[in-house]
Amino acid sequence: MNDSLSVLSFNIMVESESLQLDTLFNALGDPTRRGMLRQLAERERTVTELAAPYDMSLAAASRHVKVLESAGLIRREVRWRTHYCRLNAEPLSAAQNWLAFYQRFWTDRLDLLDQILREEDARPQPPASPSPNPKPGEKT
Amino acid sequence: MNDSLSVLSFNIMVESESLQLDTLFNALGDPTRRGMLRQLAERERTVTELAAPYDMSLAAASRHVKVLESAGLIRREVRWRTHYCRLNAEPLSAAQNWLAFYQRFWTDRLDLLDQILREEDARPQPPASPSPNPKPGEKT
DNA sequence: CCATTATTAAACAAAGTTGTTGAACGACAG
DNA sequence: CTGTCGTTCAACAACTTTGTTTAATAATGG
Repeated sequence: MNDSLSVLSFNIMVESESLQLDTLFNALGDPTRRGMLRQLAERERTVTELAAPYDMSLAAASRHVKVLESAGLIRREVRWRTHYCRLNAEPLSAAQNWLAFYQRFWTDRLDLLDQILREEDARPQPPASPSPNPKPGEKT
Repeated sequence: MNDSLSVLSFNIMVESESLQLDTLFNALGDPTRRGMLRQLAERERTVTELAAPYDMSLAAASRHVKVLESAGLIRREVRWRTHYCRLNAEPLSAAQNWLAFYQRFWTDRLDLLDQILREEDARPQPPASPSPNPKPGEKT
């Protein structure tokens, strides 16, 4: 009866997932921002530290940081003037998940993960494989 | 003696790798284009077929196809008027590689791939782990 | 010869991105 | 009081992206 409702909320879920991938991939599509993530992988950094390697104004770098923050990739702790940024890599798992679906298509790489997927395919319950028959226009 | 040369060519290599990630991630940062890749995962499609699910002009969709092609994700075979597009997922491995470096940071997901990586870490030869100490400003 | 076909090209508008500079903020040291 | 500090904000320019519409293309079928 409220099937239409559950379809609706499913679509909303799917849409927001898609939106998350949009912001995520767009955040990653810039070398400055990827460089900042690299720095943060090493340790916590202030905005000024993050900006230091780049030949641009602090204001510009600050906006890159904000883009990363909007994508959920940076957590910021403000201790008076100074903003301390930490990496939050968890949103990257969405990108990883998205990519996992396509992993089967570059089969010339028979390495680590690929082998695993093959093993899993041979078993009764493939654990988290995406739906096999995506209609065009749904789920990005 | 030609150290500066090799450093130069190394930087060129790194830069072009970075550029590839730029175009790749930007291509993925759009729901229409991700949807097209999904269609192509199922089978080869013409541009018209790829465009069909979307509420936009064919010209607009055609440009999305071109973006995917520029990122190397689509191979196009022109058999008279009709352009047949096939998925070429291989460039996605660059994204996968990039993400792999950060996988250790969302350790709360102890699923498939994560477990594998742990097992491999316990062995003598970790097969393809990224360099442990990236200096800021290098290698994006 | 003319229309149909699948697709790109060209010209345009609206919107978004990325950089710049200059100003503001508000505790703390002088 | 007055600077100084790390940072964001606002206003602006240059460029890119994404959509639109209209036209070009060139073999094939009538």
